[in-house]
Amino acid sequence: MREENRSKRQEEIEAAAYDVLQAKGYAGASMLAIAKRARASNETLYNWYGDKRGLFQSLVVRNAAEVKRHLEAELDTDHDALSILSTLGPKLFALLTGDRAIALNRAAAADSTGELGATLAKSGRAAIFPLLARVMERARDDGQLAFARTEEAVGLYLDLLIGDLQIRRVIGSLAQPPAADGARKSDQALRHLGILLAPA
Amino acid sequence: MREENRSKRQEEIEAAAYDVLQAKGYAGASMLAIAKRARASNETLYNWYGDKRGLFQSLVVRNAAEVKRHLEAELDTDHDALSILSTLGPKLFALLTGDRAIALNRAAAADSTGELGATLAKSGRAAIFPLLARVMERARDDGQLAFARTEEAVGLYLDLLIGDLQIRRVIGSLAQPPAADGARKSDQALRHLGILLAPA
DNA sequence: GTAAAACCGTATTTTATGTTACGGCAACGG
DNA sequence: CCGTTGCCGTAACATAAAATACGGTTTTAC
Repeated sequence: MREENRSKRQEEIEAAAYDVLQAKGYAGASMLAIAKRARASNETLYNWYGDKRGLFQSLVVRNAAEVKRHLEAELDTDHDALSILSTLGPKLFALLTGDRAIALNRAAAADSTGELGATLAKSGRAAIFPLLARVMERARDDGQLAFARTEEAVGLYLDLLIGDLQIRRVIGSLAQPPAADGARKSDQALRHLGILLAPA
Repeated sequence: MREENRSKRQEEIEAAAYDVLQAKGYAGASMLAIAKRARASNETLYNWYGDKRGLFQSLVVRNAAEVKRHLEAELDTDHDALSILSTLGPKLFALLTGDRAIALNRAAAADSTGELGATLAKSGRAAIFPLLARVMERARDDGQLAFARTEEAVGLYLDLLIGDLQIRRVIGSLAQPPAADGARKSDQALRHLGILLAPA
């Protein structure tokens, strides 16, 4: 299969995996069901991904890379830090509470070996943390915010923006929030951050 | 079996269920393994709880009731609202990020039917929300805090106190935080809350 | 004290799925 | 144009666990 076709085929298979995962959960997402939905054979799935966890790890890695790409696009503007945050916030909100991210978190929760969770943490939170750290430090350099430890500032921002939304989504007690919610939460988080980390 | 013995036996069985759940995850927690660990027969498990989900739903409900009981004990003092929060915070932190609560959240995430998650949300968050609402409103009545919508004040407090700790615990990327962390987080949350909701 | 009910321990049935195997078809390279 | 390779679709195998059944024993009720 030519490279472009194969890449396209992988996307279709992984899209099918998301569909089945969201419908049936990790344990209920059988390889056969995924293969049938993608009109692929399970032999192909095993050849390409090794085993079930390999397939979902691939989802995790690819999704994290996409999230990171989205955010980096925002970061490379020369806007001031808080402006960046105001456009970054809603996007981050949507990415972290969206169906795909939640499905992956659910899968990681169900994987008893913890490997999926480790991958998710490493390529997810640990990957976007430095990006946010850069923004925070730029804000400090410009006198927009004041804080001693960058890590705490980033953590505070994430708490204010996302809070417990992910866990509530993961246990299925909350539907995907509309974009308006993300915009509102982002504004509120930014406002609160400005108050709590106000320069002297 | 006499009532007291039966109640004791249920506790033993449910303790065994926690053990196996924490060791093997929801999918890996077989009814037989739980029965053997409790030196019970699976027939008894099925007779008492109906099926696997019933057993874990029982865990959820009982755990939630215990959490609520702990909190209510604090609430019925005549301390001022913020003092209540300062003793309630660390306890709430420990209960929500403790091994048991996390194991239950993990089970709810793995249950594809969503029933466990619904029960967990209903008897968990929805149950403690009104308790916190009472504290918040008392704080407002006493002029310690100022806010328009109680719900938002409670949500803000929970975001500041817990944030994304639960989801990080659920995917296995974080160990149970020590009590000192809870105390620190509680102090910080209270301080931040006081700033953000400062009376005019 | 005894009969019935409840429970234990284990075997069994049933069902589901991860994984492998294979015949047939299409695409690709020379 | 043809052989090889890769993929599809389905079948088959192995395993594991949910749920049921049952003989033997303990507990309960009267």
